[in-house]
Amino acid sequence: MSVTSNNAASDKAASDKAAGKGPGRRRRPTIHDVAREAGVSRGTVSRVLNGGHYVSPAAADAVNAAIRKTGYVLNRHARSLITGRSGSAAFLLTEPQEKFFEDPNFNVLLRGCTQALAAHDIPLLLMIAGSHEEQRRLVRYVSAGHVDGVLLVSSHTGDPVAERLVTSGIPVVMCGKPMGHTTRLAHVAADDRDGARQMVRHLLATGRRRVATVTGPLDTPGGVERLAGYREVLAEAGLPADETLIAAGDYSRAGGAAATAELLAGRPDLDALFVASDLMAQGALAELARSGRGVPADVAVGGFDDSAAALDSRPQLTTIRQPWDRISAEMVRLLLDQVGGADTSAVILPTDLVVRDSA
Amino acid sequence: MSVTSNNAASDKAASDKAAGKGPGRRRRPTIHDVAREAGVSRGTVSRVLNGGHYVSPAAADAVNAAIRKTGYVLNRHARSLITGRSGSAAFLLTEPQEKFFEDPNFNVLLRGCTQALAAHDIPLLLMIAGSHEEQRRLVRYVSAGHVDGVLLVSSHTGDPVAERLVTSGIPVVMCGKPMGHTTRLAHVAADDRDGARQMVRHLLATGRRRVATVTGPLDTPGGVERLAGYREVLAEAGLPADETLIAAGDYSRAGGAAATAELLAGRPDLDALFVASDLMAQGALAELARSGRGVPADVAVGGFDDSAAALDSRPQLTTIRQPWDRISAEMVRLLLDQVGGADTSAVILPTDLVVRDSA
DNA sequence: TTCTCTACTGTGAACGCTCACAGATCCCGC
DNA sequence: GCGGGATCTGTGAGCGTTCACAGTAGAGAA
Repeated sequence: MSVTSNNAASDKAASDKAAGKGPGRRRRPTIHDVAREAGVSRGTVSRVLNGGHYVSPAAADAVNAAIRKTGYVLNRHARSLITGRSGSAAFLLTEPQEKFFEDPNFNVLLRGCTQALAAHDIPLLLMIAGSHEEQRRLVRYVSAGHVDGVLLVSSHTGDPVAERLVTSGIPVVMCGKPMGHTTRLAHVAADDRDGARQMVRHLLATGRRRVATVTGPLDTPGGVERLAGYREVLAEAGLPADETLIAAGDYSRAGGAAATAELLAGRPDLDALFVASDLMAQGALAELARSGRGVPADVAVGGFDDSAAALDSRPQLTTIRQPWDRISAEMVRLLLDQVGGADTSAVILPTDLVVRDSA
Repeated sequence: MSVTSNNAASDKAASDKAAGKGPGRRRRPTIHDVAREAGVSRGTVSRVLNGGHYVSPAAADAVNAAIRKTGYVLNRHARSLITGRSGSAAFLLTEPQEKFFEDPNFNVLLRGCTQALAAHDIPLLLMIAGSHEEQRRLVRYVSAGHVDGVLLVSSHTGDPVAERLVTSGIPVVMCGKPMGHTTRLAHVAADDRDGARQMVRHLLATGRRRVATVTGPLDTPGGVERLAGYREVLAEAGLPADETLIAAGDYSRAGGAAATAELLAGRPDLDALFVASDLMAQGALAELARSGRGVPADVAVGGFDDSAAALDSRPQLTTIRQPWDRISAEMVRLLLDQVGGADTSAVILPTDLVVRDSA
């Protein structure tokens, strides 16, 4: 860059550099400069920088004053070199499909994690590894200790990246319940199954009896769990879990519409529809309108997520709120715990029914 | 870890602090281990790692073989400590409002930048600084050299962060044309004005004469430029630029609907509507439908962005495509150029008219 | 007094890499 | 034969921090 050769000056100028600043930019102050300014040793400055234990109040004050005066900023590379910790975390997306990136839930999660980590002064590296080649490079990068931990977002089953990261010994926290994993994997998930139960109970409580469902992809935990909750409630109500009442979606609006069309074709008599995501529910609403059915008059519709889509829909969607802010906060907490040496653990957070106009 | 038995450790470790290695985790191989394995010096390994200039083919082969054998991975902290470069870049969002994060364009941009940088093996740090406090901390962090450059996304005028970063000497590339900045600022933008011109010309070409517009926020370059393009074309067509044909939106669906309602109230005779974003255009379509007007029969509607919303709408939106993939690629290119010592520069990329059903 | 314990401070030695420099070797033209 | 450039290689000397350790001083106990 511009001024790479300024170390020539630091040689002698270091001793009396008070006056010696020429035209160029000054060398960044180091812990040494702070120590000299404060009249203490490097060690003491370092101790202040790392929590201030075993430092006298007078020394700490002098160091802090010197830091302000010199404009000192810690060099994280030097620290990382010796501690072996990077002071950063990765947000890892192992999705071949781009669609996931456009999922509004993903945004909220990413934002939440970024800010939760920022509160600890830990920057978040965003990494996307769709292809196998990218995944290999990434596992290598992460295993090399360039980040202290990984927040993993991967909806599909048996993600090999998760396994490889865990066995390489790096702290990992996954979003959503892991499927088909042998190793123990820390994770944070919303209680999908209970959310589904709440919604289907609500639909039954409004007097509906032919409740259909549009599921999420059945290779994702959300898809499986929400369907399971649906089945449980039908069973406990003594209603038949008829396969003609179940159609698979893909979390997209178009997929929701298609699945709804399929359901209506097979079961024109259905009077309620539990759709496993708000976006799909939007598609369902469009399809129901096309078929001339009123919502909620003819068919009650329940969504899932409580995303922006729920409020944008007409009628506004009755849905299940996922506590994304708490999910991201818990993911970060679990990750930092793990970095600090704690054992892996899991957190399941409750979901809430939000009643609006569609059911 | 892998089962590479780097027994070579006995070599040196025997002399200094050998005894301590029980069954615990093995020390990561360093450049030193590679050098020993390859039968060359550290310097030669380092040269191979950094492009391989002034290295004999035989030595290079030996080094590469040794790297594979030992499973060596470069320690970036050690490199950064001496080079003063971090090998990472930041994606910086200085938005107080969360809405921006839900903008589909943002997703595409973030994704594109992440991948363009990944091709150079440069991880992207995501940083969000809404509050002043966060911005201060962030400028400090970045100025301390923890990242080599910043991709700045900030739609509003006179962002103080941009100024401070530029004056601190760190490479910055902004997305969108900077407004109200005194310092020169590298940036990449779509040709908003020309996009607006194309759309309005298209609307006129279909015979419309009372063309209204819903603008973006007028403290954003997109808002200003698209309105300017609209005005230019009306002027060149000899049509009056009536203020009753102009209403301000906020890039949200609801805002688009509200602005459209306002326009319809003042100018019930309008026969075309240029809406400065697809999301707002969706709101406009809803409002037009509510007022009983057919699209495009009664009112032709043109959007902007060519986002997923354009295809989801009914009728599908005629819109202006922003080349987001090229924008992110150019932002990364400009940033790396600047890191490499090039002067700041700007790139304006062309936009394309995409004709669908709404106009 | 003397000994020990605690609170605090300073000092070398790393951490793993790059960089400048000094040698070494080869090839070319004279 | 020689000088001189290009190519290749090895060797200290750091980069800025933390860590282990040695040391000092003061308080309390013996």
